[in-house]
Amino acid sequence: MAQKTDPPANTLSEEPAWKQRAIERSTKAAKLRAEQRVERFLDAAQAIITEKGTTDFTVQEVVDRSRQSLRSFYQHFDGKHELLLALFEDALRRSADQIHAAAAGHTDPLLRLKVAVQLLFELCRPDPDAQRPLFTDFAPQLLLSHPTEVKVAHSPLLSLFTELMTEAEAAGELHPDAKPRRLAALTMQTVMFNAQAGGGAPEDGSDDAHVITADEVWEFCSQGFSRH
Amino acid sequence: MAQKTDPPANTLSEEPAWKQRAIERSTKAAKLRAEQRVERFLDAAQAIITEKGTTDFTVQEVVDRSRQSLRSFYQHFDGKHELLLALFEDALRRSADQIHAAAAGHTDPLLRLKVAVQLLFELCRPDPDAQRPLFTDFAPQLLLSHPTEVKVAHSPLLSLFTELMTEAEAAGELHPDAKPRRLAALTMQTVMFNAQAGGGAPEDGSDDAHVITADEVWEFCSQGFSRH
DNA sequence: GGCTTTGCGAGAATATCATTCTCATTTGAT
DNA sequence: ATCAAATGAGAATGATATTCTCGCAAAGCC
Repeated sequence: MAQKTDPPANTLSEEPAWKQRAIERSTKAAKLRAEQRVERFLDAAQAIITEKGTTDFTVQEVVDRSRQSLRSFYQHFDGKHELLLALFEDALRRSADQIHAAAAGHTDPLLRLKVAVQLLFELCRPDPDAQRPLFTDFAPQLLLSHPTEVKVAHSPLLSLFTELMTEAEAAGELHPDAKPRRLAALTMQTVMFNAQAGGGAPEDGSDDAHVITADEVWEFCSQGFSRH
Repeated sequence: MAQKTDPPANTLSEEPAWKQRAIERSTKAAKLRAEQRVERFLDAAQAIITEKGTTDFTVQEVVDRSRQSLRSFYQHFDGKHELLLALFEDALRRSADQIHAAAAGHTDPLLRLKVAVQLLFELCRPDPDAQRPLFTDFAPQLLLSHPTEVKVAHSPLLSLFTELMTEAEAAGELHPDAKPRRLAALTMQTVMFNAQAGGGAPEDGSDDAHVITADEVWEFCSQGFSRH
């Protein structure tokens, strides 16, 4: 899409600056409108999700809800997956902020990490009351279809955890040969997936009480299972 | 499925035994046939999967490949998800056996665990060469639509790891207050999901070399990240 | 052996979605 | 005012899963 009939780059200096500015001004409004429309789609989708507590929505639903048209939707998104990705990224970014804020309330590196881990766990757990981002719901789908983009979406959280982990390392709280970034990645994945997996309805199998808690996950990530 | 028009349990004793036997005999053949058909479906699906290296197959494909009919398919399966579930369970069961066998080659409890973890990791990693069960491919989908069944499918592996973990505990290799079953669950999830997440194409982002290795996962699960 | 019930193959019919396309209208820029 | 791009409405397409209808053919029964 969109390779306009702009002159090649070498003519940039030939074009009078006023023209470029004019074009830009003219473009800005259009971009703004586009952003608003995108925003409406995103809001509608988010509303539907939190409303029916699932990520199984239809593009049509989003379109109806946002009072726009299919035409418009596909003009702004490459497909449903881009909408999902956008929501996903947003949710992760917001979560990262939230966790960052929570960790800011403490100074001890390990405690900051603990707070972060436990909050992340709560945020990732499928909430029966459906007020949570629910972002772990579509993560799996996207992980299959667009793994690269998912990794990108994870990056705010990864950065945050890497930072926390690095602090901990600086404070000498980690193994001597610890690689903060890798430990951050491992910890994140562990927390997120275990939260998601454990959260469901309590099984009625012979042995119950499986529901992993945030504390257990923290214990596990920080201590492992070995006695040392 | 299948609550036949059998009389309720309290009439069991009223029915003459010969009649039950007759019915059973008559039923047995049918059941056998059904099993063979189911098997053909499963084999066909498995063949397609390993052939095209993906789990994105069509019910029609399976039907064609198995030289049966859609009618038959839906007579034996409640839907595609049941087929997936069946394959999934099978793969997990086989993997559990394989891991069990591998662990049997050692006597030291921690070493047994290590071998198990590392083999599980390899089995769960998306293999470019597509000879692996690939069971981690449809796990995410099923986890969304049928979480309970997925948990059931996990049980062979969970049992195995619980056993290994219990041995380790008995040998005093775990924390004093360790809960083997929970540690087993945590470890399993951690290994499986991290294997799956790390496996994709190496990102080209600024910082690379992210690909988590089996050793790292083992280190993480057994030692955690804290210095203690 | 005929007769009947049941299972099954072939494939048409439905249903659900995502995605695309057409046409007329609206909106924004000049 | 005028022209081009954006939109809305909704039909058309395409891919799949799932169901249904029609007969045939094997399995069990007399």
